[in-house]
Amino acid sequence: MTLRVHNTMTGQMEEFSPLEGNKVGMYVCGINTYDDSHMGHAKSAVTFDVIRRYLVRKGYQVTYVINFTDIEDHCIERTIKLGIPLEQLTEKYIGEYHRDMGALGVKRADIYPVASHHMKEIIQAIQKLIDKGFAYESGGEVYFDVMAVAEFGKLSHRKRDEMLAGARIAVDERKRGPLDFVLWKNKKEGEPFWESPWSEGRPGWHIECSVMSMKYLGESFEVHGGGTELVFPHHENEIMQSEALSGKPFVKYWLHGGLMNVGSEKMSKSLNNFFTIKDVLKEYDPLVVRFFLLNTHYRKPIDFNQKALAEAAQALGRMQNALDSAIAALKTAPEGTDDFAEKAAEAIRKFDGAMDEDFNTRDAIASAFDFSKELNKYIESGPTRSGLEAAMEAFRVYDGILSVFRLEKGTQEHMLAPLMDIIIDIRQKARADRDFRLADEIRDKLKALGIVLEDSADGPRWKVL
RNA sequence: GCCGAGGUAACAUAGAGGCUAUGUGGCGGACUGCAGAUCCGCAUACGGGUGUUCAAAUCUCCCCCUCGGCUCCA
Repeated sequence: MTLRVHNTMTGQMEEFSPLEGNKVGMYVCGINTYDDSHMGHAKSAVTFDVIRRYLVRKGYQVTYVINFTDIEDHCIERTIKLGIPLEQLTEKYIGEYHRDMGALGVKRADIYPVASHHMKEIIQAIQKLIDKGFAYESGGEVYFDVMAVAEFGKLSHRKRDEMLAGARIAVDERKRGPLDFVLWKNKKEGEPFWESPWSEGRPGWHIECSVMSMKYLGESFEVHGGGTELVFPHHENEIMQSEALSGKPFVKYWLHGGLMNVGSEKMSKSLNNFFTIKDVLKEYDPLVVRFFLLNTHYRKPIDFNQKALAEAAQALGRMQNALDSAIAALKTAPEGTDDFAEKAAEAIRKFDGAMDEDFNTRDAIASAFDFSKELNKYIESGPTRSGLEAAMEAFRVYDGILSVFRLEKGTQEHMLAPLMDIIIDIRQKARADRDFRLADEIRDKLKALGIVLEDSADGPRWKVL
């Protein structure tokens, strides 16, 4: 099966193939390091985590880079306000980012470049743009000359003329044209700054991504991702700068994720309607949060609300139950063969088939639900060890991408097991004596401890919540 | 104004020219001492109007509505 991805550049689904061999360079815009990450950042991180995992599953050798930008306005504002060095602010929020995303099961990228650590390269790149005639200095600042490039707006599908006509931005008199954007800014009083040939100052917003992505992935690479709000101007400008620098096509596939909404508005810092990852994780299991994020195709927006999270918890629990039943049944299942292994293999094919269509996790999850139902029926019909092992393999495949299941009982449960055997034994005796008052009391008290006891046809089952 | 994404049953999401979806919730069964879990069944769909077709949620054309971006933003 071949993977197809939706490329923002062409607006179409395209067959995925690396520029050469099976190596894939993947760059995703991370965060600005001045505050805790919110659910919108989580959506992005989880989305591209899954994409990265699936590319690896498809056999590609992926180099994954996520950047931290720590030299934009918000960071500078914050460092001044808190009266701490920029470096300290940067480190703090990089740490928080890793904690939050780690909790959500996001695998570490290979490289996390930080903008302020690449000042030398950034300044060199700006100088090179000036030398090549793509940028100009004006009053200690440097601007990118949008009229100097042949292609404009190819990612966001805009025409330069129309943009010029409808320019909303007040024209800065230092700029030659309204669409020109800043590569190097003068410092303001009290701001952190770096020495440059033009002034004491700092880079503009877009240049760091061009510099860092090309440094670690080469002048041309396969995948660049981010949220849709970055298409214009951020990614558009990145393309112009990068291609002006290298003279080569910058990125082959542009992948953009839909935004996280609250009500009908997008979740963002500036609208102050955000929920931080930390706050959400106080109330919800990280696996549930991750499942919630993956239950909608990545390119679509997701509305953040309590009801949706509660539904996600319920739905994920359904699959986890099937998995738990399989784990339990495995302990007593006899050897033997049946055709269930074939069903499990078919389920994996369906899952991959869904993922092959632009990482359609929603459809992939639907196939996992179908399989869970089959598995439940199978378990009640007298399963064999090999059939159950095949089912476990399917769940391992699911989890390798989605990472929302508990594939093994926790150590806690192992320790409790002998104790639970005793308690269950006593309760079974009470039930045999039709002393349901005592049986219920035992069950209720266990529940108060977070241990759920369920009577099934094969005898009682229990698990720790 | 320009660019883009959408409108699918009660709700949330997939899909996509014939094979009628997935989850949550609802109703009715099975299994249970009860509870839970699980299984079986039922109901409620493709914004509106045109056309193409043997056949249209899916393709044409037109219209209506929602949302996002165009300014910092994953």
